[in-house]
Amino acid sequence: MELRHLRYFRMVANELHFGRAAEKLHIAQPPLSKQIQDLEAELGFELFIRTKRSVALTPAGQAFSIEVTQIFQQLDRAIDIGRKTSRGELGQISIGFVGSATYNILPLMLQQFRYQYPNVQIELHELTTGRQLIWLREGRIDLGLIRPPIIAPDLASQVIFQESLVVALPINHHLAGADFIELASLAVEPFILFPRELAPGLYDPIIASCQAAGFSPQIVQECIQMQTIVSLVSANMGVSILPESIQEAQRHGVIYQPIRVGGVNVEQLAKIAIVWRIDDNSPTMNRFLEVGLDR
Amino acid sequence: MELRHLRYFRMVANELHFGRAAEKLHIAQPPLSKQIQDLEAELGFELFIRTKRSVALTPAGQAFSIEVTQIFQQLDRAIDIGRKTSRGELGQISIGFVGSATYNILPLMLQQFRYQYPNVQIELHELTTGRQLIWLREGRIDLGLIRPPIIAPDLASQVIFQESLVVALPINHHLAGADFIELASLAVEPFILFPRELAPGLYDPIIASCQAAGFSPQIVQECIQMQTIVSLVSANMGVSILPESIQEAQRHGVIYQPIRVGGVNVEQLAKIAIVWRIDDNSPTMNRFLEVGLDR
DNA sequence: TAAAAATACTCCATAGGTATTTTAT
DNA sequence: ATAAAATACCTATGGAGTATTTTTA
Repeated sequence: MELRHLRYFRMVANELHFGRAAEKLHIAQPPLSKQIQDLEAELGFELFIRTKRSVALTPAGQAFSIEVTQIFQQLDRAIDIGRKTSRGELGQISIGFVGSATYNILPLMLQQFRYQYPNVQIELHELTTGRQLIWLREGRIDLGLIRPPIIAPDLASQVIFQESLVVALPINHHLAGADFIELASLAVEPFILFPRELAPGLYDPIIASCQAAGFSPQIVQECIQMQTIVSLVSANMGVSILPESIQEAQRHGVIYQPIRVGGVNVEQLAKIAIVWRIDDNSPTMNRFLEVGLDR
Repeated sequence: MELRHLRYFRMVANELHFGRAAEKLHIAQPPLSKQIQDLEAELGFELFIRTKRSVALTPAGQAFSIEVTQIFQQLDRAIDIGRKTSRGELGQISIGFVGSATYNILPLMLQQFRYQYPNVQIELHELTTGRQLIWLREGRIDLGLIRPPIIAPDLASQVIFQESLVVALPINHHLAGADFIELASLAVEPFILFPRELAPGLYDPIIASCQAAGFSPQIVQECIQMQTIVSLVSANMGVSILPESIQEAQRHGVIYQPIRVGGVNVEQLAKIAIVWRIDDNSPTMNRFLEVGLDR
């Protein structure tokens, strides 16, 4: 059996007239009769009652007709779903992100993508930069939002967001009232930072800035969560240096100040990059990249 | 597009290997490659990623594969429903019946039919013999259970049940204690009967029996429902002659007695026949006839 | 008698086969 | 070097056309 048989059957069932049906199908009447006969032979039951002067569906033909209609609907559906999926308009994408990305680009990116591709399922995983690279290679995520730099020949990446660092001070700190902080003035302060392995791409510029200001920061506490660092600062445990977007998460008892080294603003050191498998060209991933890189 | 394309696609999607898939399909590899290419060209999107050494489904191919599976399920379903319908195992049948048939064959027949063909929808209509013939011709019912005889060239019929007539007497009637009733002894009794047009095939034998016994019954009341006749008998309004199966509907205050005319039992005068359109050979109707006539 | 489906046959488009090439590992 | 898909080309099945017959209303 081929779809041809079903197409022909459907037309004859609609017209109840082999001649007219053949005409609408743009074929001659005899081959149409033949095909319907072949179909009936294969099915093992009669579809039509032909009385030379009139054609009628048998009860089995009627029942079959209803089901055949569904077959063609299902076929249309299959083609539609396939095409949408091929365009990236339908499917799923799994995205990893560093926690701090939730304060800056992640929400906007997701919003834009969902608006353009409402039928793509998004799966989100908060992961460190390092784990994202592992998950990417394992195929557990399709895209990562990480703290660059990374060096990996099998992965492609592009910086999509950069921001300045700020100093976080307790509100009663003696420098809290200034318009900016000369980094050297923090030389003797206790520092609260995140572990280097969590985001070396962010950690190293912070340390390098301190070195440029002539000191090595005295780290009294390491915290995995940036939120926790802010909490400890507000509790007077020390000061910290963080990406400026952390200010989005308002917190009493903490003041943020721009950083200067030798009178010059320290800018754009905190970066977020999007990473993906260089050989991955899945449609949803490409659509997300289009949205994600367009800024 | 033909089912062939979808069958081939499904096999390649399962095997992820053109050579093996071709082998299982009992065709050579090059035509298989060609057909898949044709399918992709018609669909307008790629189904497979071929890297010479390995074949993988694209996301669109995966989505399409799931939908194609459904198409074949729907096709199997269509064939199954068609075949069952052609055998009369699936479908619907509309049946007319005279009210008195509910006391004898109708319940058993329905039970037997439902047991053998549980997937056939049965529609029941209580109608007089006359209306059943009209409804049959109008196609509103497919089968009738009527009181014969009927003469109609477009309808076929067969008697499927016959029973004797009995006299219905009030319990305090002076003949109520007898083992049988000699019909002549009811010559002066008031009779309660149904209107002749309701079931002439039953009415006429009753009147003929009375004539044979030497009298014309004095009909004091006509009722459409047999139940009502029995009620009136119990209320001492008169006597009646009814099919013996009326005894199934137990009623206080009424006694039933066999009829004799000149010392001979009067038997098998109440008949029920099954009627159908002579040109109707719908499968469900034929299956019902097989069950209905098999007694 | 006429309308419409079936039959008989002919033809050619294309599904499928064979031989070979290409390509990635 | 080898496995596997693509390409090139050929064959032949069967889908579709034309002419005709059959059937019944």
